[in-house]
Amino acid sequence: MSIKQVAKEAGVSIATVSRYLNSPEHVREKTRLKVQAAIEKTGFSRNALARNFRRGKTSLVMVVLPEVGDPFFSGVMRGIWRVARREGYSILISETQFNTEGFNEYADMVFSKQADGIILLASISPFMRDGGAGSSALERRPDGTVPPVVIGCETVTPQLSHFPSVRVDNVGAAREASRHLIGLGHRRIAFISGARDSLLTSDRERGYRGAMADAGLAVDDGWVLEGDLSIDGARRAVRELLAQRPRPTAIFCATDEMALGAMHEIRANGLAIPADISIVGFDDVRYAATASPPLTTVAQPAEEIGEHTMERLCRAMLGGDIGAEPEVVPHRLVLRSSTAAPPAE
Amino acid sequence: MSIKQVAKEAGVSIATVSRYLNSPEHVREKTRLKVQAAIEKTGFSRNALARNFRRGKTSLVMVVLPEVGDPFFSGVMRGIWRVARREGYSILISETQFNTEGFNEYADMVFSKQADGIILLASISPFMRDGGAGSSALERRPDGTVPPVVIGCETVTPQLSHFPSVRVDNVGAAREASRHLIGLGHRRIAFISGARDSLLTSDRERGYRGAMADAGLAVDDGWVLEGDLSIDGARRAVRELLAQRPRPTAIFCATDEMALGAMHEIRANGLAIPADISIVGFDDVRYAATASPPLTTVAQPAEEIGEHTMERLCRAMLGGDIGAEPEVVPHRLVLRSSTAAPPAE
DNA sequence: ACCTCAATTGTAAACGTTTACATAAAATGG
DNA sequence: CCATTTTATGTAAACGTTTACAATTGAGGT
Repeated sequence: MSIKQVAKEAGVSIATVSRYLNSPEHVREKTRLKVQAAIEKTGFSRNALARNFRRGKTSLVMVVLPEVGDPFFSGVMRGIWRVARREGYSILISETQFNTEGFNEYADMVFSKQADGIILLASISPFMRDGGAGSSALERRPDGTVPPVVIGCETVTPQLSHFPSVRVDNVGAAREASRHLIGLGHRRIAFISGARDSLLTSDRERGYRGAMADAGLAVDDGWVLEGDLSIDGARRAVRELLAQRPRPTAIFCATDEMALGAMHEIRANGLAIPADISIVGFDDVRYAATASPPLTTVAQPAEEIGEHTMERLCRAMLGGDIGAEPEVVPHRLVLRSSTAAPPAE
Repeated sequence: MSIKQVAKEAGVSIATVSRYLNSPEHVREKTRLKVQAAIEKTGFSRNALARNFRRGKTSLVMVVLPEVGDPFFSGVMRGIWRVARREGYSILISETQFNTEGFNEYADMVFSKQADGIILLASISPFMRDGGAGSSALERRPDGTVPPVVIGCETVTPQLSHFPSVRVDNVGAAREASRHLIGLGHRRIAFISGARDSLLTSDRERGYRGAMADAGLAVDDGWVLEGDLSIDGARRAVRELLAQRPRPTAIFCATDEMALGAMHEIRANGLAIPADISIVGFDDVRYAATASPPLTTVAQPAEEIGEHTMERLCRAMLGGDIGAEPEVVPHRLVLRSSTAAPPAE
């Protein structure tokens, strides 16, 4: 079962077996065959636990995401995945279930060698429930080391800005999407954001507000609602919006997930999309195209984001300095049929 | 950084520090405080690599699923997750991307101690690309041991029937769904299955054929198509179905994902659901309810499946014999508005 | 045949824990 | 206060690798 038995079986030393496994070119043809035979005979498989222990690496990367089922993150995962495979890493995942606390818990995973690096796809606060400011794992380390962490497609909270990120220009994209609605003639445009502390959507909200300001349109207090990043949250928000008089003629949702929920609620109230209300989403998940009507949204290159994030993390794990600048990847406004001119008043 | 330094700092032996970490109740209050102080002073965090190595466990469970973004599996994952957390396991995930080969690769992960156990949520063949029959990891082990594996919500291929599973009664549920359509008056009912070798959908196809036979209805060869488990696959299948004369009046899709694709394609061809064609799905993913019209489907208790699967795996990893019987959990036919009587001829 | 140098193999230490066993200290009972 | 039991701590081995270094072997040149 162990290298030792293989060595005995093959009549060589354990070092030779180890070399056979790690650098076969350094062992003579004849010995190689002996070892190979011994391995097959004993049914040996190299104990990864011992190996990783000895080498001091786990070959594991932790990916923290809000929810496994999210179709957008699924694309990002695929990108991460591809690079991880190529570079010999396996993926550990952790769902936050939209709980934003716990960065330290994750940082500790690399200090305690449960993972070599971390990719944060979720909003995570650097402070733990119990600890106050200053208890961040970043500052707590006596040696001042920082774990290899890359933040994918997520706005960076100030305390986490030591870390690099890979994302689209959320502000610009949201501004563009909002401008599209304004260009169609909408004046009363609502915005459904994520949870109160979701960093992801705050930039998008900024873009929305920017576009409104640019067009000289005031944003009514009741137009910006929290949708909780969920279908149900969006439906609740829409119910509030529909009760308003005059009612908004368009809704910009910070994620497609919420846009899908919003569309459902609007239909449930007997209104038509886009005749009565226009909807714009963000992410271009695969269900956006099959929705009825197909959803106008901002496409993010999910797989590319994943790939770049993982590539950057790999460099960090190798010990290289990868800086802390965000890498901005291109977005694209995808016009479909959920948007049209507002109804005549 | 290591237990050794903590021991020195605290003026105790390394064994005491270890005991402090693993069974604090076995160290005296006074020493406990000393050790605690030393740990805080040195910023020690226990090296999981060494720990796991010594204990011979990884505390990792590999979950193999076709695709991370699938909303149904996401529910299952949540259940797995919950139990894993409670039992102290982390989750490694592996996407098969619908590649059904490679069971051995996964089985090897537990033999090589990269994971303590495996949950298969995807169709996986026990034979590798290169090896022929008999090269299965199950038979290759000289000691005849079998890795702890549980198959969640997946029909078992004969070679994998050594392993337990947790799932709904796919045959019965599909039969019920088909009967619902027949009861509405449909006679020409098509079925969109998964990939050719997808075990997941073959039981559902069996149920569909059973219901048709029960009702004395013949199944036309052209009515059973492969949908590839994807939106696009389903759309292709629907295109074929719509070209038929007479055209089927109802389509039973083996998964909601495909049902969503089917609905989109039907609408794209100017037909109405359910007025022209009724649709039934399977899984009750969260997008089924928000679809337009809301989708009639078979609900599976996804989280429960995940929980039971993980619980069973835990027992297996503890060395207990958990048998190989499938555990059947209840399903529920959810009637929504994508089904109605067929159009008058 | 001898020397040199390179290629190959062996020896043994190390990685950071856990844990059986031995020892020391405290608690208990008379 | 001693004998005995219980509890707490220390010592050292072990887990299965990798790897620096030493030792051996083989080849090539003279």
